[in-house]
Amino acid sequence: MKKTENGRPASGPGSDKYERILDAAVAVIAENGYFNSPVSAIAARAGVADGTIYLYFKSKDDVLRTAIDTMFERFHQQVTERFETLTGAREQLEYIAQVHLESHTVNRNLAIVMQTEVRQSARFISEFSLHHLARYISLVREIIRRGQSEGIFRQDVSDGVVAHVLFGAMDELLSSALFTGRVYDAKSTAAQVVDMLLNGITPR
Amino acid sequence: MKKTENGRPASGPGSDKYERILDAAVAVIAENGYFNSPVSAIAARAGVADGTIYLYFKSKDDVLRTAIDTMFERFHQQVTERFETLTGAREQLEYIAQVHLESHTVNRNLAIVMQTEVRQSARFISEFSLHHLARYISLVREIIRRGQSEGIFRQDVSDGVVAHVLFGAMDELLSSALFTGRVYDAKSTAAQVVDMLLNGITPR
Amino acid sequence: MKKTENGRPASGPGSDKYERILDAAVAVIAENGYFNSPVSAIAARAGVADGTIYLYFKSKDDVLRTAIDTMFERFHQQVTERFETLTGAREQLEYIAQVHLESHTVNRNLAIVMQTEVRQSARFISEFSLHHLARYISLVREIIRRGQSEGIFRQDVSDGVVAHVLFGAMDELLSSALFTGRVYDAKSTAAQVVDMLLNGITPR
Amino acid sequence: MKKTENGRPASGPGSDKYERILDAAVAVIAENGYFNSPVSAIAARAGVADGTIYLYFKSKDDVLRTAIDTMFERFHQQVTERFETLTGAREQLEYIAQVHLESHTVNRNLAIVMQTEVRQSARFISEFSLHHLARYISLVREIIRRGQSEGIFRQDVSDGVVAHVLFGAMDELLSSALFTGRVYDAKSTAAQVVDMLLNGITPR
DNA sequence: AATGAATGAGAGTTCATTCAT
DNA sequence: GATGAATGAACTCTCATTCAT
Repeated sequence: MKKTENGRPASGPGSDKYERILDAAVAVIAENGYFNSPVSAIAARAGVADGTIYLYFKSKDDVLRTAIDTMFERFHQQVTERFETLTGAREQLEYIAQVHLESHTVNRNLAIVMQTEVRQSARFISEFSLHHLARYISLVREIIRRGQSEGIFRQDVSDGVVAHVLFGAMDELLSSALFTGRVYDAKSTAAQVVDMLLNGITPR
Repeated sequence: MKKTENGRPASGPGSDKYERILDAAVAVIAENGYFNSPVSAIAARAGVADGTIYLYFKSKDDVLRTAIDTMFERFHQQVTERFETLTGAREQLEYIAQVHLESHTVNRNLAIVMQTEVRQSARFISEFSLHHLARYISLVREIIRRGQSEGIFRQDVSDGVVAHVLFGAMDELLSSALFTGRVYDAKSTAAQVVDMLLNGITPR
Repeated sequence: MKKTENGRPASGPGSDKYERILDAAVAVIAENGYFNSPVSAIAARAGVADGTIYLYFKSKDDVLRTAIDTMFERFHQQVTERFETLTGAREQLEYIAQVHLESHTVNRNLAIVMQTEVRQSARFISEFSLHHLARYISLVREIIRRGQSEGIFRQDVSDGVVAHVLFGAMDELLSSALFTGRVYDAKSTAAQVVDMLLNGITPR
Repeated sequence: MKKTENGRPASGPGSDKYERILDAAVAVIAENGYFNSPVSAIAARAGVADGTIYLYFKSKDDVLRTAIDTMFERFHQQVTERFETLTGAREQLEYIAQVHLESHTVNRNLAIVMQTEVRQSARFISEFSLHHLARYISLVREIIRRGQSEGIFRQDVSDGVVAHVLFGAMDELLSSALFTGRVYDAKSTAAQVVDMLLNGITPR
């Protein structure tokens, strides 16, 4: 394979145009939706010719799939890395929630695309995103089970239900922020929700 | 104007073809997604000619919009009717959660369409679904605020956050059931989640 | 054939609906053009059902053809009747010109339809209008030839050219009045143009 | 941007396909009329794919509009250029009339399209052709007024009426030639009509 | 590697006409 | 005679993808 001076492949991940196409696709799709985003619009935003897209990606689908894949991969990597030093169950839940909410700020366009296209993608582009969601859910379930075995969480709740509740709650908060323009502080909101989950909203 | 036996006009809501088209659209879109569902496929499934769709609906968009509108309308009506006799805050939350989860069983195709198309719709077809979501959230917020003023809920949590957490949690549980085939008992799962929300998962 | 009380056929020329459909067609086509005028729009304007049109006419084309035919027929009849008592060549030319210009006022919609659809019709609906135009031209040519044999018109001009010149001139004046809103007095303008044709615009 | 040998851009006016599409459109529309000429028929005649039309023109309308615009533009340019050296009022009128009649020979299909579609276009596609007609009329009116001020034309005739009479006469002669197959010599017919207009058909 | 002109299948929608009532 | 719901062929236009340059 041909290499550039810095040793990276000229046309694989990490090349200039590859990244520009991904960014352009995310931006255009965030604005107009996948099916209202012609390849030509993505190419124009990336500053390349239409045909060039097909040197870097197999198809239009492939561009979107790659963008979403990358996002999930980064999320998972960021979280597992942090977990090497952050080991408390409550702290881990808070951290996951916080990173989830922060995607709003980190890359707003990508966050929008995740909200609007992932479930579609899950069913029509491929089932790849179910896999990613499953991994997120697994992560949380493990924490819950660990907490239960350590006696800091109730034994009579389903780890699966708790995991879905946490994911669903965070995703809806994110979604509502993206679409209504409401802003929040990711860290404190994450803490607030985790507290709710752990302690309930009934006064003691 | 021609009337059917029950006195309703032959076209328009309630007519045979009108309902068949709506059902066909929901089924086809649930299977393939809105943008991968040609009008011709919907017509074929409904057993009518392509052009007939346009006697009952203004456009392809209009078919989907009507289906979703109707679903939300029924949800809201069912809940508010029940609230006339079911007045406890906890019981109301449980009822909303239960109805939400039951949509799985009531009309599975429509539930799938809601999961896959509503957020898309919210942004690209119109803003009508944001309106519907907002009404759901409002309903829950009012219950929370009432509970707070009655002293049965903590004062230090945001009613908005609680409402989004409940909605997100239920929607994610529904979604996961629809896409992974997991089954649950709507009533007991609803109770379990509401209990979690009210009492937390930390042992006392 | 079924007859109405006054002895006219219920659905032939002269029946109420027959006339209403013709009028409606002319009005709608004047407004939107033949190809932008659905049969349903004509039916609505006439206050009948779409299908009813086909009880009175063979096709959409047939409606327009009939309207135009009738107009030409009336023109020809009006002119030939008047010629029984109006016999001078100059006077006859003035009369033809005047009637031509007056169509603006008599039935403005029909005049518009003649201007916009007749040449189209001539080629695409049928060649019937060429026939009508030919009859108009013949009428004028005969007058010219008579004038020439009587020695009141120059012998060295082609009767055909004169006839087309007169028709073209009147039709363009009519057209310009219809489309730009310019108004004129039909009688005096007709006289002015015929004078120009007979005496030229060069001072003596 | 890619350039052809003559330095013009590959697409846009002057490119091979652009001209072929225009010619094909004019030919097909001359034969069948605008509304009976599917884009696919134009594409087939031009030897390109249907979609290719839309690389060169915004819409089907745009193709026709461009063809007509170009024709009018050429007419106007040809006439005004010649007027730099041809200054007599009678000679100018004769020249205009001659060029008008010659369109028959120069591009018969385009002449047919002008006859059949321009008035339609004037009302339904846009008002652009009224503008072109107005320019023609203006040109003639100026000549007439100049002739009047020079004393070679009568003062008591309306320059507007004369202009419309000349235009209408020429257009009708052209039209009749196109649709009946009659042939004439453009130059001598033009001279004959202008003579008629200037001197009348009454013997002195 | 990069281009962008060209393709053509397929989309949503309209509407002249028919026919059961 | 009158209706108008239903049909389905035909329309204009879009766009993912290819390939000669």
